Amino acid sequence: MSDLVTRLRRHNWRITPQRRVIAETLEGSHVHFTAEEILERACERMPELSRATVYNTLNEMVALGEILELTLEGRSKRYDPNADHEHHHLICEGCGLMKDVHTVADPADWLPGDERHGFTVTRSSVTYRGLCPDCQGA
Amino acid sequence: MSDLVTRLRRHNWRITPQRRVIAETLEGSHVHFTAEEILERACERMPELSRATVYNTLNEMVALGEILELTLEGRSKRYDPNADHEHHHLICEGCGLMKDVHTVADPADWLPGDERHGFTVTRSSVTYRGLCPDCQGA
DNA sequence: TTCTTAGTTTAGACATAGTCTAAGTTAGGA
DNA sequence: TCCTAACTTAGACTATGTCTAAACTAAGAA
Repeated sequence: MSDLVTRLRRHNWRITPQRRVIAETLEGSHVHFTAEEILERACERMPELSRATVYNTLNEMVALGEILELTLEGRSKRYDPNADHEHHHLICEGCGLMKDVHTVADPADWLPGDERHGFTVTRSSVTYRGLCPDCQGA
Repeated sequence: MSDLVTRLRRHNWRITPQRRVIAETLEGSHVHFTAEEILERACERMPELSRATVYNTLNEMVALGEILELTLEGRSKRYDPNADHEHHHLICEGCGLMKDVHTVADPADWLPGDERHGFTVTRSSVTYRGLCPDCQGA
C-alpha cells in the first residue's frame, strides 16, 4: 500500500482505481514527473485512463496539500509526492539532477518589512543551482 | 535613452524600432511582464508589431544575457530587465503580480554543508508567495 | 544612386500544455 | 434494489509559445 494513498484516504477522498494508479506512479520513482509522464506511465497499467483524470487528480492532490506542484524550468509543471515538510530544491545546471534540501532558517525571516510592499507572505521557497559531484569532474 | 538599449547596442545588435519599443516597455515598469503583456503594451506605441517579433526579441535578449527569463507560477514566462545584481521575487497568488525584493542575508548561508550533497552551489534564488494589497481586500 | 545580401519583421499555421464540457459510469447509502 | 453524488471519459477548447515562408530594410559595393 502506497503511503500517499494512506494519506489521501485520511481526507475522506474516494480512492478509485484510477487515483490509486496515479498515486502509485507518483511515488514509484525518485524523479519528479510531468503530468504527461505520469499519464504515460500510468497508462501502462491502465490503458483506458484519460488525460483529464490525470490532470484533475493531480490538481486535487495539490489542493489537499499531499503533493507539491513545481514550476521550474521548461514548460510543464512537475509533481513532488513529498509534500510533508517544507523543503527546497538544489538543481544541477549540468545534468538537471534535482534534490530536495532543507535550510537551517525560515527564508521568510530574511525579508524585511519594507521589502514586503504590503503583501501578506504565506510561503517561500529557495532554489539553489550549481554543479553536482559528477558534473564538477566533467 | 533606455539603459537596456545601451547594453544591447554593445553586442553589435541592430537596434530596430521594434526592438527599441520592446526594450523600453520592459524597462518602463517595476513589475515583470509576460510576453503577451509586453506585446499588448508595445502595441500601444507600435500597433503593427507582431507577436513573433516580441517572442524572438525576448529570446534573443535572454541569450545575450541582458534580461532574465523567469519560469515561476502560472503558465507564462516573465521577463526581468535587471539581469545584473542578485535579487529575489515576491509573487501574488491572487493576480500573479511579481516584484523584485532583496533579502538581508545570502540564501547560500542557510544551506548547511551536509545538505549540499557534494554540489558546488553558485546561485540561489528565493521566491516568496502571498497576497498583494489589492488581492487581500478582494 | 542602384544593386546585393544578410538580417529583420510579419501573418498566420502549427505545437504543446492544460482546462472545460457534456454525457456516461460507479460507489455507497436509503 | 434504486437514487444520487462523485467520478471518469473523449474530445473540444484555450493559452502559450514556435516555426515558416514571404516581404521588408539597411548597409556596403559598384
